[in-house]
Amino acid sequence: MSKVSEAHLDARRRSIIDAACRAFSEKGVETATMAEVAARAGISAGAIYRYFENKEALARACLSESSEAILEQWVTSPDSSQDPARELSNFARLTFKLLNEPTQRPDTILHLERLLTLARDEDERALSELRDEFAKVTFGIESRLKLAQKAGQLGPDMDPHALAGMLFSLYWGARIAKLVDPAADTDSQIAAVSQVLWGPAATAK
Amino acid sequence: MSKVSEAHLDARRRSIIDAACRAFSEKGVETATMAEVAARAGISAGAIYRYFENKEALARACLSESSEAILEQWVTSPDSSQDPARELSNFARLTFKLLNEPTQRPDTILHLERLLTLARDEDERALSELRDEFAKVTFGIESRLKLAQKAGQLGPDMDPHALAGMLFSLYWGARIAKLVDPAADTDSQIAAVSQVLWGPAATAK
Amino acid sequence: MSKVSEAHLDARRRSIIDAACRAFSEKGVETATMAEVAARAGISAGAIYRYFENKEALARACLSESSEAILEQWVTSPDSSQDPARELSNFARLTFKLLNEPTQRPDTILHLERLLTLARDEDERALSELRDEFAKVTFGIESRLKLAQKAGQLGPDMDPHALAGMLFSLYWGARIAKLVDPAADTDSQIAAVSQVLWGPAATAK
Amino acid sequence: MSKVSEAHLDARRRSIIDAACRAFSEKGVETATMAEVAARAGISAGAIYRYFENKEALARACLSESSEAILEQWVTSPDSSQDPARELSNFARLTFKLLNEPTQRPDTILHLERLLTLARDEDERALSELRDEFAKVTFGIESRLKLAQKAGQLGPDMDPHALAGMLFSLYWGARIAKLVDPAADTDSQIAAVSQVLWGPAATAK
DNA sequence: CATGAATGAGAGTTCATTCAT
DNA sequence: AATGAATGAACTCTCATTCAT
Repeated sequence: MSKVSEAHLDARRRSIIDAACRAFSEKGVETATMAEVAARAGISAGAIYRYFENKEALARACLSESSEAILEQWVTSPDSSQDPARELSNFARLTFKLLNEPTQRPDTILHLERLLTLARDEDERALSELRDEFAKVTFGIESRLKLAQKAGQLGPDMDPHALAGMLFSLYWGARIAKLVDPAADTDSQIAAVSQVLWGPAATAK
Repeated sequence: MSKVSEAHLDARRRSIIDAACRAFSEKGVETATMAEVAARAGISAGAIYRYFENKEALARACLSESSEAILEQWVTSPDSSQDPARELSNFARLTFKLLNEPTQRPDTILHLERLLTLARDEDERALSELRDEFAKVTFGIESRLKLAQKAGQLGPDMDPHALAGMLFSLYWGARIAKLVDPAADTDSQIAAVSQVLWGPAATAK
Repeated sequence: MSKVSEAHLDARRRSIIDAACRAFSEKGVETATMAEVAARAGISAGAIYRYFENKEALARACLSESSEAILEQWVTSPDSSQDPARELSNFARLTFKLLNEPTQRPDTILHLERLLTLARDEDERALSELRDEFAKVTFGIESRLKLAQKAGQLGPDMDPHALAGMLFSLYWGARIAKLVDPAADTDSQIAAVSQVLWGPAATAK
Repeated sequence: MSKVSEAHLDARRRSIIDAACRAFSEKGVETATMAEVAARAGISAGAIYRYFENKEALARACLSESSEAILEQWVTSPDSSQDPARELSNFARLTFKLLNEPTQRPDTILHLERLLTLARDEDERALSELRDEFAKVTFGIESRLKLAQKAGQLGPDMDPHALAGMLFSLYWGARIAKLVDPAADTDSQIAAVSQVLWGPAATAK
């Protein structure tokens, strides 16, 4: 067993990742310096290299970190006891409401940078992981839409898969809109969609 | 009088932009080097500076070409002689159809990187320019929605402004979806929205 | 606690300054390169930037050492217990004697280059600092001249301020003379002035 | 005989030198660019190379240009019919008066840069030329001082050679003083010396 | 184990100089 | 003979990474 407890090492590793996430999201991976990350983590620049092989590895650790708790709810199986349309529009409303949190901004930035990196490198392995993540969420939406369709709340000629993809795209578009204009009212965007889909009833609080 | 024709100079400028677009979207503006751009353009690094003040100016020149053109149609005033709903859904369909072009991929990458840079630097001046651009497009959509509303094609209790913002967000979200999965069917996403908004009729080709 | 002693750091800083002084005075600040300075100091070019923000700061650090010290004596308040004329002519003689030191040559070059740079850039801030430095010295001379005047050693119709300025100009002119001709006898120049001012008596060793 | 008259070529050569002198004195030889000189001369950058081998040659042509008409008077043999002391102090007064001309500033800058260049390169050939120039002027002063001494206007124990060197140094020191502070009153500096040397009488206008 | 001074490989950019037109 | 586009060799400065302490 080592002198320094493993827990301590893990904690330090965490604090480095945290510092890096902050630095990277504020300045970008390329622009932020290792010295800066070290300063934020309260250690020396050299020490980082005990925990991460190099900057790229740190960036990877940082970017793959940010999976979204927010979207977790969509992955869970739908609560069949409830009114499906209502559940859906409530979930959607809450999901969008969270976009108003100021903490979302660096998160969006980090996500986009990750996405850009993967897209540029054509890192098929990582991209397909990301696609899976996306697919899980859209599948969650789709399942709920199908329930609603079965309950007669959604026209039988509607395509739940396409609608689910559309809602997920809308979510990302809204994040971008918030980036360009933090004051953008994305709540009303999802509200408008809900109204179109379910009528005014489902949108009521 | 110049010894080298202006056309030649313009062509060279273009070839530099082309080379830069490729390099920047493949590797990112920060990572790609001027030497690399020069090599791709078949000139020396120093020569670039006759055409662009610096790297940033070159990066700016790389944007605002293709995707701008796509969105241009929305800025023009609506054709009042036409069925507004049909015009809208046609426009939307065409706009999304263009996302299938493979050239859109580097363009999306370039735009997202620019957006990230501006967001991180909190470059309020450039961000507000971007907001204005966005606003012009959403306004164009909104105007058409209002016409459709007046024509009874859209429920009177619908909010055209929110819907317009939603459609624009959807557009950007679809671009991102295409980045993660070039095979993503974003056409069906906009089709689904059209169907919800106008019914199956308007969506017909 | 630092691993490398502060003394060591100071010594390195000094060695960089020394190397820079040599390089800058031999080739000019503009012409000498940081790589050259680094090579002379026996370190890498990048290391210099731990000690000096940039080339200009290093150039500034090269000045204001030796010649400053020489002129320092004039800034101190006059020793009223002494024969003012004698004190003055002794100080003057010593000041000029130091011009014979071979180390003065690079120093003069450095100072003139700095002066040229400031004059060309019309850097009013730095120029006024320089004026202040000059003024302090001339004021020191002037004070002593006034004491001599009060003691009847200088004609009452003489202008101490003008004379002080004249002596200071003479000092700089002598430095230039030494630059053009290191064998120039500037000692006899100040001796001649002393003789004119105070008569042969005061000039005697 | 060439198509373009030799006179024309000479005129162009001159205009290049003029442009270069202005550019070099304003910005320094190192800092001023050939493009800038060309622009001032109203020709293309490439054309300069028909007249001067390279930048250094142009700088040399420019720096060796500026011999001083002002000091010419000192080189001429003294007017023996006149009161030597008066002639001297008049000459001196006029010489210093000219320092107030604003055109002197770039001239001083150019001279100092030349001097620095020579001193740094230890270009003995050019330095000795400069020494000769200096010597001619000091000899002119010295001759006049000797006449004054013979006329009993200067003490027999005075050293005319040292005094002449001192006056010449004072001249250069005054130029420098003007560089640091264009408002510096160097007229009163030479006046003070004159007064010390000849008494108040000779200083009268 | 941590430190932080030092390295060294570029990066962007500038310009003297050349040479096809 | 003149042009000015292009070159290419610097230059300053930055920073990921290493390693003696």
